[in-house]
Amino acid sequence: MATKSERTRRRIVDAANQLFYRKGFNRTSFSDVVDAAEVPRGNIYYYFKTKDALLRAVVKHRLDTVSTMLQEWDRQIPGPLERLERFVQIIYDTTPMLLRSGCPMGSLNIELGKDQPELKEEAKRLFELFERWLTHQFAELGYPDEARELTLQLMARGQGIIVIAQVYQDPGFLQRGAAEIKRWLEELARYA
Amino acid sequence: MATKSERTRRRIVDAANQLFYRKGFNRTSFSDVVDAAEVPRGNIYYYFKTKDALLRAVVKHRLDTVSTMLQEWDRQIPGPLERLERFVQIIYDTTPMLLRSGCPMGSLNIELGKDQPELKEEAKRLFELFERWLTHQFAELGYPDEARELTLQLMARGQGIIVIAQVYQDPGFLQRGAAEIKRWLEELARYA
DNA sequence: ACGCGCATTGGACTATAATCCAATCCTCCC
DNA sequence: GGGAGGATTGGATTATAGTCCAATGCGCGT
Repeated sequence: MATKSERTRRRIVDAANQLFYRKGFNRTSFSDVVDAAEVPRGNIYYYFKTKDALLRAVVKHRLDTVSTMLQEWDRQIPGPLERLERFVQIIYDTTPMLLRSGCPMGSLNIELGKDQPELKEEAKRLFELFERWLTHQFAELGYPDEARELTLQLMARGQGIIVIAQVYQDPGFLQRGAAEIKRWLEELARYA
Repeated sequence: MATKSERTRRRIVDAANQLFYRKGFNRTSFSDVVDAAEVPRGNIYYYFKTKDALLRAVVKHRLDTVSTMLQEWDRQIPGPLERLERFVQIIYDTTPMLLRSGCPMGSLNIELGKDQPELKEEAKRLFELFERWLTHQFAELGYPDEARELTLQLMARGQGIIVIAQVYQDPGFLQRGAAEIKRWLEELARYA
């Protein structure tokens, strides 16, 4: 089992992960994090000397989580169409969170993209992880040449409906949008 | 001509407007604003007692600007299809800005939507202004019943391609996406 | 059981940001 | 041209955030 130190570190990263998503990176303070993680004020600096370091740890944690999830999908879901649909399914599974705080990847990239280029590069890696996986699925589906473009289109559709649904607090629009994306994927599969 | 006081106020709002877009609302300080506006430290508080008040003034300013622009389009552009295409044209006209700082409306709503609900409601009004105008155009185009839904779809498409283009710093994707939206609009017009 | 060293603790310190204010300076109306 | 009130000024004040640190605690290998 994990040592106490490992568990402390993990509690900090988990708390920061949630707060960065719910409040945004820049509006989250170290005080917020230590309060949520229930570690004393100074302890966090033993693990993360700067807020940047904490952000990097959070991104790494998210990358690990997503990576595991994608491997799981590869293991459990046989066909590329079904895998792509499983990706879209996230929208249904997390609708309330998406309405409250937007896309965890998208909103982070947008926030950091404004004027924190080093951190934004870090956050971009989340998109790149999905990008590689999705591109692989589109290639398998029968579109090896257009796979990257189709991936960007799929991600753009997802980001778009999430933004609008969040602005208008409209779960219906989000889910109609997701259904529309699934139809598009099935069409692509049909005419592959 | 405008009084000196009016001009000072305007310089402050203009500076804040730019900074909120380029750096985000929460990362912009009063110091940033007074520096950019070239007014002395304390002066800004004569006009805006809080940062919230400044944000509200900036939103109002943007609403005025957009409102004037839309009236101008109504005056100069006769058909609904051409007006909708003029809307999409913004993407071409402002590509570098969009790549650098994202959509001024979208990124602001995403930032404030996380945990500043009162300010987010304010920012939402920008979407509502475009929404009303776009809905009117779609109705004129021959889709009175689906007009609102088509408007949300159009805005979602725009937001989506801007987010992805910003993440990947890819002007080509942004412009291909805009072209695709125009094709979609023309298709709608054809089968109206 | 012992003690080495990782881990913990809370408060101090510094920087930055938001806000206020008292003194002063116009501007423009009588 | 004089004064009343709006506008300007820069520094003071307070709050919040980020960072550091010296003293202490305690888990774990021997």
